[in-house]
Amino acid sequence: MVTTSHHAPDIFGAISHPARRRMLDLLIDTDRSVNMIAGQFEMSRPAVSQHLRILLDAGLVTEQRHGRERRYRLVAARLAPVRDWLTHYERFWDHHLMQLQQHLAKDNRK
Amino acid sequence: MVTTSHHAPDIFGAISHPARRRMLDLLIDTDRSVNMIAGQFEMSRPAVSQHLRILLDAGLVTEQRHGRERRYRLVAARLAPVRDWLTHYERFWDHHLMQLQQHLAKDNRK
DNA sequence: TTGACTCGTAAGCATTGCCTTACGTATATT
DNA sequence: AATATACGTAAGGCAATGCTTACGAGTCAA
Repeated sequence: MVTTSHHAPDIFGAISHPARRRMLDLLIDTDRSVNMIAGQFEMSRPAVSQHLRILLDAGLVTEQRHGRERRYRLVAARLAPVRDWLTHYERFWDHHLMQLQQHLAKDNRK
Repeated sequence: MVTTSHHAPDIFGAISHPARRRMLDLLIDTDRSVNMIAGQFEMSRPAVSQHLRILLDAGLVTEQRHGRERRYRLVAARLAPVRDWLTHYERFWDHHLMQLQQHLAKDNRK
């Protein structure tokens, strides 16, 4: 079973805490159980659970139950609002993405 | 005189509040005084000042005094930590872009 | 110099955030 | 059936956040 949340998806709030960003980072490679994640942090396991709940509410992770474990999986697409917001600022510093944009625009013209 | 802050630069925390993101957005075009910014928000002017202070502490804006005004200027380069963090997730974007490209390619074939 | 304007800061207050420990529930193991 | 494991949730403490109103300092204009 896969559970997603129906709460207010405050993406920016969710990634504002360093621990939660690290948790997302951990999930880049692979799904992980709560204990696997909690092992990387100083805080108590319930605290980790609460952080994961916030990530779940933001839709940044999904939860799937395997026996008595719950494995969390990254939903990177949910970071799109952050990326999209940043694109407003691209022209100030970015040559990379400008080049990419031009590249894609050129591709579309083909 | 240009003032920058010497406090802990919590970029992610600074952009976690919608009002502060909107303030940054307003500064994309041009520098603005506090009143110009406050005019765009429901909250009191001191509240706006406090938000600007947080942006200043994060280094996301600078402040320069012109007569009795203080004009705030965007420092977009300070968003680099956000952009850099997002790059860890780039390969997921690429995957999406590839899907998009495939989707578009399919449309073109129709 | 008097008064208006721009703005930051202080103080107070309600709400939220983040942590802890204690406990409950579901699943697996013996 | 009894116990261990994995995990969420409740409750509570305490700091941080986010707002308000009141006030004060600096600047401009009459």
